[in-house]
Parts: sequence; structure tokens; C-alpha cells
Amino acid sequence: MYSESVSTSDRLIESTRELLWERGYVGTSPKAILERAGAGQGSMYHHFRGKPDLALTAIRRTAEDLRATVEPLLDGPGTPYERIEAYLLRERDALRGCPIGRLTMDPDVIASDELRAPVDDTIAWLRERLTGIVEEGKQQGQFPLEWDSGEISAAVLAAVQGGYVLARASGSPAAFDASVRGLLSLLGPGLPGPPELHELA
Amino acid sequence: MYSESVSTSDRLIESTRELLWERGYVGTSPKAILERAGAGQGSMYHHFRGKPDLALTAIRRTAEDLRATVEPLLDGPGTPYERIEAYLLRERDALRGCPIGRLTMDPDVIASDELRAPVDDTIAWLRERLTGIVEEGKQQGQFPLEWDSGEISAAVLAAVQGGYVLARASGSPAAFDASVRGLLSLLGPGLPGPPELHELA
DNA sequence: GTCTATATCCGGATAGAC
DNA sequence: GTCTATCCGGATATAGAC
Repeated sequence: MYSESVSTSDRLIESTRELLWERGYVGTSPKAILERAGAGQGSMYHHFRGKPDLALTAIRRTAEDLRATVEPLLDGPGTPYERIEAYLLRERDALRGCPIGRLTMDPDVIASDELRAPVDDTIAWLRERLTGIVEEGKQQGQFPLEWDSGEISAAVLAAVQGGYVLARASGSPAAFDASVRGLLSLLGPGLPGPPELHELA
Repeated sequence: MYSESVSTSDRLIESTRELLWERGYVGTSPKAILERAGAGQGSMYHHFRGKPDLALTAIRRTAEDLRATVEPLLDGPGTPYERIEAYLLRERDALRGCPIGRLTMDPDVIASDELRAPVDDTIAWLRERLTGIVEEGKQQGQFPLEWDSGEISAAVLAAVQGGYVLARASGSPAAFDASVRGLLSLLGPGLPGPPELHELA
């Protein structure tokens, strides 16, 4: 058998992931999860201790997914600039926002160390990876040595997370694209060869 | 009489503003508002048609406040770089996030054109102002002419909005500071005189 | 494992007394 | 203008049948 219908537990987790992305933690009720999963109350409380437990499982899975998606781009071929570019330009539905980043605006997530942990870990991991890539770029002469790699990586990540905010405010993905392209132009032309940064025409 | 105790209506609006900032729209109940304002149900439904109406009033007031706070910095003295710097480095409690930007992650706000409008307007206004300042900088030779002012302004705004995400994820304002300093270093040294951008040491 | 029934409290709003 | 009483449905969870 190649295909096995997913378990009820899996459907509960996947429904929760979707709803957390769409509506956040405080905006997501067990009832909505059950309806989407096509399950009854009993199933949920059999597999999970309650809403926080199910949400934690869902958030962890989303965090794993995000890492698995992004890692190949950061590890990919190309110059440091090109790898950052690949991360910034990867396909996204900007209006949906970041399934991890959006949780930072959720009061109940921030109030719980357990729920916040996978969010914190994911973003910290991503920032560390970006910091390493910027550092590489400096060593290779592609980026200016005065750059603080940790600060640049924060600005790169913020272009993405902040880009989502601009896009959702305006109701258009264009604002997200503007943000990442703006940041890319600040990072330099990304051309191979000797560093030529922001030359005046 | 120099001082007049604020009206019940005012207390309701102010309590709502606080709660919207802390917990968002879906996380804020009329009951919580009433408790914080020290008012009863009747007062609220006398002055407002319901939760959406009160929230709209509160959001509009917050939007006005934000403009009034930021405008002097953008209009202030100094070079274009310095005015952007003043905006980016203004005093903030980074862990609280942006009282307007955070609303973009609220599903009920985004679903309502009426509630989203003041959010959209405020962010669009801010971005336009920043775009104008970048344009000025280009004309004065402080910024490279290849910069797309609209994209740079988006990146500036995103550094702030995204910085809040990083700060709240990590539970520390340091990540916000890193984001804005990273962006400032990308914008250039901000020194007077001829443009010297990202010189290698 | 999954279902339905039940319980309790909260969200959001209305009615009417004062 | 403000209060309390009341309403109905939803949020979250437990109990126990199948």
C-alpha cells in the first residue's frame, strides 16, 4: 500500500496548523479545529490534553517544515549574496504572512514559554544561519568588513517579517516585494568579482 | 477648572486602545474593556454600537497619535539620513510591538475593510513620507541614484515592523535594536559631505 | 478510538430600571 | 448616562456510552 489515509490525530494537527496560520492562537477554537478535521470532541481529547497541547504539537511541526524548506536555500550553491537572495525571493503567499512569525503577535503564545519556545528557536536558528552567510560574504570580500553580521542578518529577517506587515496592511503582496527588493539593493548588486557597492552612476 | 476628569466614553476608548495593543482585536472582549474602564455594559452600548464600533474609534485615535508622534521626526532638522535615523531610533518599548502594525495579524481586522482602513492609511502615509525623504537624499547626493525610493522606504518600515517580531520572538528588545542598526548601516554612514557608501576598510 | 451528552464559563448583545 | 438582569450561542473541557 503506497497511500494510507492519514490518522485522525494527523488531521487534527494539520487543521490546527492551518487555523493557527489563518487566525492565530487566540482566534482558533477547538470547535473550529474539529469541524475542519471532521472529528469529534472525543478524538481530540483522546490524543491531546487540550488546546495548548495540540497547538504546541502543531507549532512544532510548522517550525520543522519551515526549517526544511529554508535550509536548502541557505545551504544552496552560489555566493553569499545569492543565497540570501534565494531566501528573500522564495515563493511565498505574502498576504498569508509567516506561520511562525505571526505567532509573536499572539498574547497567549507570548505568555507561555512552552508555546513561544519553538517560535523563538526557529527565528534564532534562521538568524544564526543568515549571520554565518553574511560573515562568509565579508571574508570573501563581497560584503564590507564594517558590517556587523548579526545586525545585517536581523535586518534581512526583518525585511521578510516586516514585509508581511506592509503587505497585509495594504492588502497587496506588492509591498512585501518592495521590502525584500529594497533590502537586496542595499545589500549590493550581488555581482561576482570585486565588491562594488552602491556605486554612483 | 484646569483639569476635568475624563468622560466614561474616553475611558472606554483608552481601555480599548490598551487592550488592542496588548491582545489584538480577537483577543479583546467587551467584558475586559469594561473592567479596565471601570464601566458597566450600559455605558458601552450607550456610547457605541458594539465592539467593532468602539474598536474602530480606538484604532483611529491610535493612528492619529502615531502620526503626531512620528511627524516631527520626519519633518525635523537634519539630513535625510538623519531624519530616517531619528525615526528608526526613536524611543520605543520594542517588546510591546507596534499598536498599528500588530493589527495586520488580526484576522477580524483584516476581514473588515472598515477596521483595516486606518491601519492601511497610517502605514501608507508613513511609507510615502519615507519615500519622499529618500528621494530628497538622492537629489542631495547623499543616497545613490540607483535606489528605488519606494523600495528603500518599504525596507526601512519593515526593519521596524520586522524588528518587533524578532524582539517578541526572543523576548528581548535587543533584536529590534539589531534590526534598525543593521538597516542604518546599510543606508550608509550618514556623514555629511560627499557620499561615501560602505567603503571597505 | 471515537462518539454524543453534559457542564461551566465567557463573548457579545438587548431590555428595562434608576 | 449608567446600572443590573437576562439572553443565546460559543469556548473549553469532562463523562461515559459504543
